[in-house]
Amino acid sequence: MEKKINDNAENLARCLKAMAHPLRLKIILFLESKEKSVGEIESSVGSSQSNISQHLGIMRDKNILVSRKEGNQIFYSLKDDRILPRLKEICQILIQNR
Amino acid sequence: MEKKINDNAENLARCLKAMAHPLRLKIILFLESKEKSVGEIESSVGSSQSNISQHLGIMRDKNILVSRKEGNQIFYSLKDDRILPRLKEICQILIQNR
DNA sequence: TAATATTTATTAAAAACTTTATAAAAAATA
DNA sequence: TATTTTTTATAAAGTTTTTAATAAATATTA
Repeated sequence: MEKKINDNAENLARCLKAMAHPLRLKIILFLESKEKSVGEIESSVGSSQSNISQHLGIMRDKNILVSRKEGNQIFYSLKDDRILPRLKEICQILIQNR
Repeated sequence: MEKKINDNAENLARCLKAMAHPLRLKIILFLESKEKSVGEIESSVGSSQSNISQHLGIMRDKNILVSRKEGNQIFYSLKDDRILPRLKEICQILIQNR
């Protein structure tokens, strides 16, 4: 009971942390409309390939993104469309409250 | 245009980061129902007074919490009731997707 | 096999976190 | 009223965690 609140907090913190990073959010926003290859993400976001690959890995691990391999390249997309709108809502609420 | 996406990402990251911490989420969950004094938060969450005070300060700065002084003590509460439900939704979506 | 894409490992720098010590304000009490 | 206690905040120091950058390794595919 008490445990459950703690577990929830831990879990939620892990998930949020996976998104609470400027570069990772840029990627999420870039993927809003449709899936993109790592190369496309790289040019859009402007960081090294290796760095981006690491951030993609973090978000894949946390079930925020999924990847799909097609021939030579890998396409990433948002695993669930419902998350980004909620993030945006939260952001807007916080901005309103400023 | 390009700038705007970056700004959004930066902003959103700052907001999320202010909540993406186990202790801070525990505090948010503890405040769900009603305002609490720092002392109450301290016993509920289980960390040092100073540490909690600092986390409270972070969330106050980011407009997630508001404080109210009454005599000797300070009461904290959620600044906006709409945020926690959305956090919970995000959490549930991520858990479903596991 | 050559070219491209991705992952892994390493390391230095930056940021976040915790702890300890101190201060300030209000309340209680001698 | 002066002193002590309670409550909260702040500052500084030390620790831990993240991050970025680079290089090296591993795959994939044309």
